[in-house]
Amino acid sequence: MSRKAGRSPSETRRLLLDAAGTMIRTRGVSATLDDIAQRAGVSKGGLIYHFASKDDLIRALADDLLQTFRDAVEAACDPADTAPGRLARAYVRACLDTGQDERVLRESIALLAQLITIPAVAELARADAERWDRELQADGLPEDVLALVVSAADGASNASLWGGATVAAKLRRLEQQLIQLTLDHTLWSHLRLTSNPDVPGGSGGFD
Amino acid sequence: MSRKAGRSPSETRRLLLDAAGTMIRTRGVSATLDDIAQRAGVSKGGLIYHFASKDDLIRALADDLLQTFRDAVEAACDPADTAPGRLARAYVRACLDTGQDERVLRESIALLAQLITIPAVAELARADAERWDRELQADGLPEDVLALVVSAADGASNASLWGGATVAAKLRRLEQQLIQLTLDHTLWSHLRLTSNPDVPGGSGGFD
DNA sequence: GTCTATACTGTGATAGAC
DNA sequence: GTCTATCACAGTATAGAC
Repeated sequence: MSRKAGRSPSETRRLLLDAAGTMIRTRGVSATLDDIAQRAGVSKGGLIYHFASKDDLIRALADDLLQTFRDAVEAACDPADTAPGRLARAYVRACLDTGQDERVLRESIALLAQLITIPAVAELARADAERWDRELQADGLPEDVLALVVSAADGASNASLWGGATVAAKLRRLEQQLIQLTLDHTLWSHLRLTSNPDVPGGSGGFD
Repeated sequence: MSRKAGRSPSETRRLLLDAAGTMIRTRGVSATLDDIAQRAGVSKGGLIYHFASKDDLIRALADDLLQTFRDAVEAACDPADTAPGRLARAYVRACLDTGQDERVLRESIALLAQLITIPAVAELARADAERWDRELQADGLPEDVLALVVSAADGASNASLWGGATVAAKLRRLEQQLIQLTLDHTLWSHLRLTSNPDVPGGSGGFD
């Protein structure tokens, strides 16, 4: 028999994950298990029952965040858009959009960066990055355009990490430019033609 | 009189900072003061003498890393380059160059990301980011080009954080492209002309 | 002034009560 | 299945050797 259960185990798990996110966001990874458990309305022992250790809790939280980002990119996919670079454009939108949810999402980057302390999380992030790399490369975009656009999207979303003032108008503007870059390849080939001839790998790479 | 000094205080400080960097890189912020002190060849108390607390040590380490990056950008400045975007190009080189020192530099990003847990470090990073923003905006580059180039450089250097496989050849290629973008504005204005008309702030901003 | 030795406080983890 | 009691250990503070 349960000692006392006003909620289901899965509900408790979710409460604990949310509480962990909030506490670590504000107090850093040094946030206490006591704090997290209390905020979720359970005891420290109760927390440890659901997550074997603090590392395990953090790993689960990181997993949750990465999945949330994937969902956001999927939601940003335009069903009417079937041109090459479809996924890249959704990726850019998810990284740069300034809506209510997207703001929370982009701020999660700072949270995830803190979690990466734990080796298991680092491995999780590595695998996730590799998967994005694979999926984006299958998106049909010229290699150079893809590298530029994705780097810029990453850089802009990572800016919150370093405390850079993120002006919504600037982000929307960059977003439009990046999306335009994925659509207007002629422009890009012009850049390549005029570029420094001693660039390594200067030929090939275009589809 | 010093109880025992096979080295000067400033040497001890440097040893401690380097030890802290190494240990935190490998074991995360949870690296013990004992570990760090031992690696530097002093006792835990000795560490606490030089740095009042672990937070203080970490703040000093972050300060050191930010300064090292500034030095790297300065070193990447081409004296012969006097065209607008001079600083942006040096910034790109420092972020993307794949030499011996630069590699260490780019890996320091992951370290700094871990330190940002401490509020004092977050504030330090915020101020530093703001300063870069100011200096780069005074660099004479069109606003749009600057935003794109800097975002991309940031994104590429932050990739190591997320475990993305950083291929040297790809980085050098992106570097050349970004530098080319800062030099070839005509190309960019073409992109702006063809871009979506509903982009906010679509007029003005060019110098 | 610089450091070592050591004692104190609070956190993460465990065993076992209910 | 949930929580209490307890332990081991990390960060901090202090006394004192040199």
